[in-house]
Amino acid sequence: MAYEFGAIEPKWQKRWEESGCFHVETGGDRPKFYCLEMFPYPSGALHMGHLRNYSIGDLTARFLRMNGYNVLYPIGFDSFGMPAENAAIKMKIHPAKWTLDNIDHVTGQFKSMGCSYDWRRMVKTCLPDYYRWSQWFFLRMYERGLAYKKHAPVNWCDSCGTVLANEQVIGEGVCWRCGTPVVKRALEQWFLRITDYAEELLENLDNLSGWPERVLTMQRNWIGRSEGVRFDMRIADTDLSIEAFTTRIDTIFGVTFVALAAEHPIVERLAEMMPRGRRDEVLEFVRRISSRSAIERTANDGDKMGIDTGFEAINPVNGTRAPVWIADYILMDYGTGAIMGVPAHDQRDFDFVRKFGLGIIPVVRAEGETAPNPDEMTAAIDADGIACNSGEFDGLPTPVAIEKIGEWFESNGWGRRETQYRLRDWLISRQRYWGTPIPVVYCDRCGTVPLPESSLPVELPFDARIPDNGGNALLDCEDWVRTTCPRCGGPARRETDTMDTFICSSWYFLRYLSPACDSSPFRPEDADYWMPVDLYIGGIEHACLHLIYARFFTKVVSDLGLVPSDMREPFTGLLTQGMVVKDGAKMSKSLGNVVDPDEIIKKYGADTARLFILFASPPDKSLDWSDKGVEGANRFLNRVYRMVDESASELRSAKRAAVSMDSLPAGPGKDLKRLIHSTIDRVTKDIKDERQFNTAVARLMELYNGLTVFNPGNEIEWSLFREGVESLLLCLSPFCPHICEELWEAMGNDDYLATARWPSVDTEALKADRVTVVLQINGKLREQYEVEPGLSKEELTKRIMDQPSAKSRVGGKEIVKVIAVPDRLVNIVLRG
RNA sequence: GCCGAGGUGGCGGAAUGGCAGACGCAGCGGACUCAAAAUCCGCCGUGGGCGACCACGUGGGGGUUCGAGUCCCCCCCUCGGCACCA
Repeated sequence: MAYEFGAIEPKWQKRWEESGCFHVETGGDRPKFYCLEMFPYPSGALHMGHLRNYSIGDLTARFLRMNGYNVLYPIGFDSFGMPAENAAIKMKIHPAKWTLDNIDHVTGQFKSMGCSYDWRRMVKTCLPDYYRWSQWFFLRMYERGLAYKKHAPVNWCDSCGTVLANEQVIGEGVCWRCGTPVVKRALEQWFLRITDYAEELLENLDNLSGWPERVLTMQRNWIGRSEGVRFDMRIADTDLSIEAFTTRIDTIFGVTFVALAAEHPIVERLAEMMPRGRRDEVLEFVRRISSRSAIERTANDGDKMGIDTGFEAINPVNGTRAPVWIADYILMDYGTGAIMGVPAHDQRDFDFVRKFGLGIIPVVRAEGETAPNPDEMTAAIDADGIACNSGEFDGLPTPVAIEKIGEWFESNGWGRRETQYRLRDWLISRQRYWGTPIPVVYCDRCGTVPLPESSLPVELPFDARIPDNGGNALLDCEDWVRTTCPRCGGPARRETDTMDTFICSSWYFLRYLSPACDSSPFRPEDADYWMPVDLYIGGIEHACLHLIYARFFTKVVSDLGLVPSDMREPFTGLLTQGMVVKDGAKMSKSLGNVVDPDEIIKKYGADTARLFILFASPPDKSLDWSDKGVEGANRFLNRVYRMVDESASELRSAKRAAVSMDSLPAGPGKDLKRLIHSTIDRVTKDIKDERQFNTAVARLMELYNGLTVFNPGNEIEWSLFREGVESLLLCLSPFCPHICEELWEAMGNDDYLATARWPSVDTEALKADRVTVVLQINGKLREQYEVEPGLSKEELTKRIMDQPSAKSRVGGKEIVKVIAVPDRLVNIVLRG
């Protein structure tokens, strides 16, 4: 007989909700814990990845609540974005309706999972009472110069019809949402000055000890700090100069050419001065290079293209002239868009000169060797060495040469040392309707004018019609666009771009703290109490997206004085859950290997689904979906149910007094007592310290196995059995809350397991009264003996050596050495 | 190329330098049943032996150690990130 999860689960979901037992308030005596999950985008229904995310979160929240923490565990919806607009076009339905309907559906799914959220704190980012504060943050940033508009080459996704931030161009240069290759377009767009925080974003990573190493590495890579020298080279016979950046200023004497990015602004100036024929060639080259997408650019890996401009740059250190080329491997958006070419010590430059027949001057030699002969070089030497052909700097080791030549440049006023980052400012404009309006108007007289705080929120016009071609519906909302300038009262037009949805998700965790606050984004006293988030659970895919943006926002919020000045990081603990895979591939519609959470919950119940997900693998590894494994989890719950159900009346009447170890005779009773408490001990450590939920479940299965073979025969044994069953239910309840509540009630308890105290470990019961000690001969396992614990090395050695079986193992051979590890083993090393 | 994670039975996965394979899945055998399902009991790394046992075994090769899945060096493979980043 299978237990009636279909009746049990809704029963407890209803009771929990009605009792408000998961509501939390700021303050109190208990220690606080903020357990946060990456909130979902409501694109229809939850998938298995969500189920995993929220099973882990709910387990954590329930466990800590039972352990005496005041646990903030909220949920909400990241509800602006493209899918709503796509649905609007496809299904002729308003994005708002589509979104809000989905939110209702997904809310029902969360409830059917048994998640212990404080539902009063629900946040929906597409509602004005939320996005009003995103606009408010924008205005604060604008005041501080952190939000600005500039004309720049930006990433454009043709399919989404909008620009994208650098972080949203992924893989081989495709759109993060739709996978379309991204192209560059020169447009005027809004940016947030995240690069102002580059150094701090990088530095603070060292303090995030609760983050997985791989996420830290990914962010370090992404921010990409490098130290070098920025300097100018005059272009001979012109009044122009080229600015270059290098991390290897020690190789300055090895410059044999200079290369510019095709998009470099100086190219046009040079072109104007070129003879007609060359000008046409150069401009044609530039056109060809700059029209390529990232994919095309990386496709011809290695093979470099270039064209000589006919101009020469003058090396500031010795006045030598180097030809100025335009090369396809120079990127406009890194450094200065121009480089000094040192083929002897940079492989890319080396490849370039070999193709175009330019010179090579080695200026670094290996220690103890002479400078290489340029004609015999087959590759650039980029390793550190000793400076040569470098005038007064000859003989200096590379790091010293970098230091000295850097100082020399600064003292001569040729350039300055500086730090470069790969991180770019965050492009936040989106040419989309379904997003937060940017609170700015354009006035003929006053120019760009930020709206006053009192006019917030700038609400999205509801009656917009999404054009079938996927364009921005706001462009057609003439009544909305036309407005008056808050400064001069004259006619003005609203900004029709909306904000990147990653703005919404950059501060939602603060809104949960004070969801109803209407005088500021959140109440500072709530943030003082709850922040930072103690554990944040979500997918690794946000390592260089949301997780960088939210860190940046938090630093800005701190600088604005809304949270204490030392609160610089939002998330102290991070758990990146692994993917859910089936048949060796990530679940996806196109592969047809998707398993619908609703169907699993309907067929086996939420408790089974949660148990399987938490048991099948450690949370940060990928999870192999197995229908058979789900059945196994279900089987286990059925067994637990039967065990309690079959002896419910005896359990109810059993005395609920902890049976002490002393009162039990040696044998099954003591063994069970020990099992109960070692299980509590291990499960607690597995959840709290290791976050190894799979092994915690295994331990609980072992406890169940121990309980089923125990046959209580007297009053004490029934009390012990009750202690065991209750411990099992208490420890299992964060994994499978419904069935545990049901059985808890069946045993005659009238409190909620959800708010019960986690069982404590009887340390007396952990002490073993005998241990298995193994005998090794030359490190190989030979015999096993039962002895009392706590024997000293000497006692143990003597005891084991006296065993007849041990004596015969040794025979007459010479004993070289005996190693004894108390309570574990004796290893006898024999000669020959 | 650089950085990170990983490689353990048929499968998912366990193992503070000390009994490799916990727990589960699958499989095999048995009980119950007219039968099946469900349930319960037993077996379950490979090779050898009737057997108690023996040998081998954690991607490959070396090393440290009384003892290595675990520590060190070299190599191979898988996954993930970054990548003409100057």
